[in-house]
Amino acid sequence: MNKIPIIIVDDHVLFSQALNGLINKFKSYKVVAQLNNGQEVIDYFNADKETASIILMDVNMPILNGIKATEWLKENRPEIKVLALTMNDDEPIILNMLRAGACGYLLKDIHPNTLLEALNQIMRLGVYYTDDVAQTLVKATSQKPIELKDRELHFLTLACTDLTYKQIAEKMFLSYKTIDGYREVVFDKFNVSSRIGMVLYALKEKIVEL
Amino acid sequence: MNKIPIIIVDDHVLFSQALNGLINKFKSYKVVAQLNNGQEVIDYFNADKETASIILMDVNMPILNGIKATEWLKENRPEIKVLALTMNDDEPIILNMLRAGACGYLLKDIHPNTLLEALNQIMRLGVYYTDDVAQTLVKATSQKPIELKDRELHFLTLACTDLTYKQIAEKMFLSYKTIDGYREVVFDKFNVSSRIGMVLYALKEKIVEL
DNA sequence: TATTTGCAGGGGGTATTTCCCCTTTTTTTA
DNA sequence: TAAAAAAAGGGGAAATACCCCCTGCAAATA
Repeated sequence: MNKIPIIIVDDHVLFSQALNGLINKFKSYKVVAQLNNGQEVIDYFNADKETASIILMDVNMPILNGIKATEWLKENRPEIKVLALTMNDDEPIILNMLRAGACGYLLKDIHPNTLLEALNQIMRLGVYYTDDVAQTLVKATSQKPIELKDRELHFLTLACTDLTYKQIAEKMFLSYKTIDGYREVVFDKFNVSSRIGMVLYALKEKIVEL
Repeated sequence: MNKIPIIIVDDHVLFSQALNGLINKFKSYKVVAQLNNGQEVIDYFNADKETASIILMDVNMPILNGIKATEWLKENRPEIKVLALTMNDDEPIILNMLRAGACGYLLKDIHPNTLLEALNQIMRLGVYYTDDVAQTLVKATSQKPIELKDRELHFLTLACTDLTYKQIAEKMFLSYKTIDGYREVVFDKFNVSSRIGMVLYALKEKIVEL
């Protein structure tokens, strides 16, 4: 019986090794590679090395994060199932990961048995959702996703700073009035009515990092 | 040769098991208990079970976090060395953990060898500081810690909200002018000159949670 | 080709924030 | 117990933020 190949992508060596040991104890699975960040995933597949059926993907990684790496995989290796693994159960992060193409989402505080279950279910059904994630999905799909244009995002990033709008205008080489326009648009999209509200929303939804 | 006893406190079963396996491979150390949160630490010692020389303590845990558990240990079992373990290298968290009495601070993305080194150094010198942590300490001690009074903290918490100052005044049953006074004081303490700056500072320093 | 859509910018007004100056009362502390 | 500091409140003004309605232009699209 040939084992199902798995790749682990995580920058935490200790955790990564633990996973490795655990999975290799499972009868039907084996780890074929252990990578440290998203960039290594791209390099790995560009070098045409042994592929895998499932990739266990951390979300927070240096150089290239799990979301970008998953997007790349959807483009270039759509047959590979990506199972997201993360410490925090932040709604926006779960959503971003699922939007990027992950077929499931596991918190790192799971029990070993749960991992095996998840792997089996992915091989059987193609997806694995815990109740938590399912709930998040329902909540999120009921409300339309907020899309920001490049300029708006740039403005928002600068607005999450102690610069005044006038100074932001100068930084972006735009008139104050144009910035005022962006402000209005973002206010509308976020459904807020103050700069503080806008900034807090952006931080909560992880649109801008602190 | 009798091995040095270690207790692991972490709510992440997978990680905890990995640590356990790793440490038991070290010649001079053995894991005597594996606990899931701070409350279990207190219960464990209250039940008078086998003690340890070193406790590897996660910071973020449910029920009772690593900071509170470390404070309890300093009070009740001051002879035990606590080595903090965490995912994030947030300065304020490192500081809080060291203030609580941890004798060292390790990021979870360390290499196994680093862990052994840390354990050895703690047994030899009583402390283990990486360069990162040492730098943080220097930075933190060189700048006076910012102390907020109860009312100021309450004001600040409400300021990290889309309420206007006038609405904050109403919520706190104070005049707008009094709030304006708090604003000025907090601005001074944080060395900022706008509400946005104040809020961002409070979030960065984890004075207020998002 | 006519129309919509997106982007940059403007006029003008109100509300809020920021920053000075100040008084009174209570609480701390020397 | 007298002096100092902290807490609460205020006047007034300038800067900034917020809001609505409007123009011109270019690219996309119908």
